[in-house]
Amino acid sequence: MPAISTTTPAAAPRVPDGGSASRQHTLRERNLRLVAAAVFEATAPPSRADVAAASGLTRATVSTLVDRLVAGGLVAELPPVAAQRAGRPAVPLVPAGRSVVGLGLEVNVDYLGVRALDLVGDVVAERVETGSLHDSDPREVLARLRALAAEAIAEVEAAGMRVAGARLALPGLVDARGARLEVAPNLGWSSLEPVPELDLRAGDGRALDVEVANEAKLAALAELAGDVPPSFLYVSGDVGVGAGIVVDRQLFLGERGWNGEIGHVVVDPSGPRCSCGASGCLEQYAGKEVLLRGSGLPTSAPVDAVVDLLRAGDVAALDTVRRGGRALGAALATFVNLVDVSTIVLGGAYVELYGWVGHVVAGVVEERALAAPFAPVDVRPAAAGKHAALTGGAREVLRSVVADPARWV
Amino acid sequence: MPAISTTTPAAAPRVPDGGSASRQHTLRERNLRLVAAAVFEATAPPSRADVAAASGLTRATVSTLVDRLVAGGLVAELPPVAAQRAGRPAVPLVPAGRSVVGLGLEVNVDYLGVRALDLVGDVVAERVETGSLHDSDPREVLARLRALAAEAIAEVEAAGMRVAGARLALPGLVDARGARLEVAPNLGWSSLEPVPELDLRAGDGRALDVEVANEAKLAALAELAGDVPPSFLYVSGDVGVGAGIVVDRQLFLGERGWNGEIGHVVVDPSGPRCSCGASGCLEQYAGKEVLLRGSGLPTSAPVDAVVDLLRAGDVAALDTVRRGGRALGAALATFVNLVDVSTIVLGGAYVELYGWVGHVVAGVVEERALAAPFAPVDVRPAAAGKHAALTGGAREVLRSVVADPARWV
DNA sequence: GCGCAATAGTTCAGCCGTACAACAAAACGC
DNA sequence: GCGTTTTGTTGTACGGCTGAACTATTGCGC
Repeated sequence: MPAISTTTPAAAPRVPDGGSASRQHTLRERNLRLVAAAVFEATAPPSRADVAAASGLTRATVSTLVDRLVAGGLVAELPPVAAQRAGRPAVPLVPAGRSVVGLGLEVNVDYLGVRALDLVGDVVAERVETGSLHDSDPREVLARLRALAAEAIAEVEAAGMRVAGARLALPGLVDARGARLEVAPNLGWSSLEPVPELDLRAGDGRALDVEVANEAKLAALAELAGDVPPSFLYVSGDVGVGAGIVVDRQLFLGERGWNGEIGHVVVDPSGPRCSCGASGCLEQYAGKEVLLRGSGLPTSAPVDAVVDLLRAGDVAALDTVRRGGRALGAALATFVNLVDVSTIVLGGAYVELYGWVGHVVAGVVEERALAAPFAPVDVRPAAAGKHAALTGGAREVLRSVVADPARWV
Repeated sequence: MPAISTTTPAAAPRVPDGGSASRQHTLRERNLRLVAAAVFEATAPPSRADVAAASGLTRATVSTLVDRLVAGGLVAELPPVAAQRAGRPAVPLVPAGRSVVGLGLEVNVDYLGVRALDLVGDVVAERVETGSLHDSDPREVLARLRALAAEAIAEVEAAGMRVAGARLALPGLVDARGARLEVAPNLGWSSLEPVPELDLRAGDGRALDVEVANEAKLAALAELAGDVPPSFLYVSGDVGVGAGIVVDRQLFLGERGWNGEIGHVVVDPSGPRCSCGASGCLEQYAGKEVLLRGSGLPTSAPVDAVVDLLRAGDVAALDTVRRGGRALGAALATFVNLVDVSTIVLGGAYVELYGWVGHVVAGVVEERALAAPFAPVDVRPAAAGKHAALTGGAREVLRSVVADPARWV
């Protein structure tokens, strides 16, 4: 709709979030979304009548919409269960399992992998390869990832499921469109468009919808599967320290998708020099390599090794981790003052170290967060398990399916 | 819609941003918004046909919608101007002036006031009273503000205009609902609900829609009147240092509306003590009182006095301001790394000091912002004039009118 | 000066999706 | 076993958008 007006000089109005023109079928799309959300976010399987009551639509309308979702394989009907009550028994509605799946992909410093989730949240396929990818060749690594993904796709399609799309997690700066990786220092990658390189395809040859995102941000989304408030800050502690900001169950990406770079918050301008050029960056206190080295371990050692030392009461390890915790707390307090969140989820390496850093971080944040007197900040370890970004990526694909069911029915 | 389901244990689905049930009149509302946005955000007055082309609606539909907006006093028709072209001349559509007005209110440390803006952006009424409100009595001050507002309302209603609502700017922590002031240290106010206290009413006695917001955040919105990118960070330098985050022309408030508290970002942990309890907060380097004291002036002096000293080459003033600029740059670099914006607008006292701090801030930010190599950060002075929060508040009211025209036609 | 082409805006039948009300289905309770 | 209750479905009414035909008003060529 270029709207090349020749009458008045230039009349190309920007269309804000209201989106585009609403027609009759827009009603359908919106109400389908509403009904899908009602089924997917309910705490107990609702009936058509429940959905009608909750959404404000009539039972008649809800019925036709639910029928469409059932036909499209997004929603399933459980066998009607007779309630302890007069009246025709209700048909409970639940997300349909083994029908539509989302793919989570990840390339990180020490592994690459694929995970397929269905709408119930079950893992229906998974492939993981470990090994150092430090300073690796993107073409070669993405080819290996494509092979893994193709295996997973073949597996789920053989079982009669449809693949809705994929999200690729990378440890670096990715633009908000999900197309371009600007730089991933720890992989040694830069200026790259991984999507055409991957060229993922379904069994019938059609190109899959693939988007790239930052690893910490997708890992943050994995937390939404558990018992977490709608808004929180997720901090992923690895070689780098990244963060994902979730507001009202949605990622806040900032102008270009580059927010959450907490690793280079300056904790102390007179501190140690950082690879980024500045001094006293958080990464120099709470990055994985610093924690390992400070504990007298090689940087290739696993975090478990630090935990062993901490358990044994090793003074160097205890000092290093405590110092890292204080620095992390200071940086997080700044974060809380600037973006305002009341829950901080510590992920990545910090999960295993939580017993030692948790209270340190919480103490410093409580002390420095301006709003703490009115609303204390909750600091907790991440609940999603290993390779959280795989789960988060797959969930994000499925979220987009539920958010626009009209495209899948 | 409580949805007290008695069938299944609990089925109260959360309804996400999709909102509530969409009916026929929802289409009307959405398309009215679309058409209103097309008229209000066009660079040149569009015709009905232009709006149709830009929105994707048919000319028939646009016609009925525009007629409704004209009848409601939101849009006006200019006399048809014969273009240099065959065909019936178009009727240019413009925002209707002197019809609907928004009210901006503010109570700050050194003044209180009201400003009324119409949809064109013209100031149609204004009342300002200066004087120190440090440690003032909220009841008394709000009563004075109510009197000023009543005068302004009477004035615009006498001229046949309707008041759509008001926004009250306060220098403190305000919740996201816009109801409760948690604390405003420099006023000495705390735990307050100013809206019922103000109890603003239109001439016919109906209660006006009033919301409270942080002063820096409303001032940020005032910038949208000028030539500013859709996403930016606005920093208001006063006694305290606050910020407003604007993403895609909308305020980002954070979980509870308490974000942007940049004044208490720790610039140097070994720096001077701050009233908040921590050490080395930005406010202790770049707050107005510190800049005045550092220049050898009383804290009651105006910022102009510092400018005079700077012009005269006063060494103490130059040092103090330069030090403040460096601290501000460091804090802003952190901000940029955490929330990702590419434009920083310096407002409040920093406008007058811009000639001395601008390049210092820009230099430090450029040096420390992680994304700077890919996309340089633009630092600029605020364009909105004095009492920007008044303009921003009034504009915010009018934005809500244009965003939901169905309520006003 | 007049007819033709071009553009703006309006009118009206048709379609689509929702509401409303009546109805069919399937349980409970006395 | 029959009324009551609740679920889910069927059919009609209504509102809002589309598309095509129509009117209004200009410029241009002859």
